[in-house]
Amino acid sequence: MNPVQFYKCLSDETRLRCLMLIEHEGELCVCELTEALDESQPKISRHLAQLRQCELLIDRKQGQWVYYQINPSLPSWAKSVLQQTNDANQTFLKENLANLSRMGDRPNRVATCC
Amino acid sequence: MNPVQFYKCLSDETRLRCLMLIEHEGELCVCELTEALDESQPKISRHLAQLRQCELLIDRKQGQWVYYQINPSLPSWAKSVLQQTNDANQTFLKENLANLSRMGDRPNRVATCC
DNA sequence: CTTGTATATGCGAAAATCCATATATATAAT
DNA sequence: ATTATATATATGGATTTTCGCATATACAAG
Repeated sequence: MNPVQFYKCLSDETRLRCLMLIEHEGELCVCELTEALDESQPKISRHLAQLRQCELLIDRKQGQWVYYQINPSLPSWAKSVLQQTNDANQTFLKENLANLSRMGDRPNRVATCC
Repeated sequence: MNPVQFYKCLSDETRLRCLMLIEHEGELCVCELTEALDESQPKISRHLAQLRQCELLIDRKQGQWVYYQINPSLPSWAKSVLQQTNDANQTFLKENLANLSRMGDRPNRVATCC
């Protein structure tokens, strides 16, 4: 993982909020992020695609939803950076988390295995 | 320290290398960074100015030289991110450190106090 | 098969970023 | 004072990034 490329991914507000929310929640789908950030679906989708292409995120499809999570095989320094950023900046996410919890009809997750 | 602004600072190769070299060496002046990165003086100077304006770096003037160091009053999560990035990516700096040590006539530092 | 929901992508415009070059300022040395 | 070195900044242009909008794809439900 090239550190420049890594930080380019974190340098856009939409992408950083998505990453932090996913870090916080473990897993989120596009429509949940769209609601949490109050941004257009194509905008969110495009940024997620970029994060996936750079291998910061992985996705899994479940029915009509696509869930994104932090790539577990990220180098540990990168995982640690994401964690610390998240831990120390909860107020940054305040409104996004409120939007998320206020969201009705969140998709029901099915256990990944078994 | 807004995390987006912080990561914007790290998202440019020249700026990231400067930050990491300064983190590694404790303090460096513009001409040392120019040599280490093998880039033009105005280019280095401008990026340093940006890092100073965002308060990631502080500078001190000593004679004709201007020395830059990591701002000690950065929030601890930000300091920690810089440290970890540096610790885990030494090969990224290999050539820059070689250029630096190969540099003849590096300015003599005078102790900041006493 | 048709409709509705979720997600992805193509494309041109707008905005932001980055750079090379020239030049200004400040200090040091002679 | 003149010259040399170190650093900063102004300017215009090139490149990159981001976005809005339209549209395509995929799946689910009826």
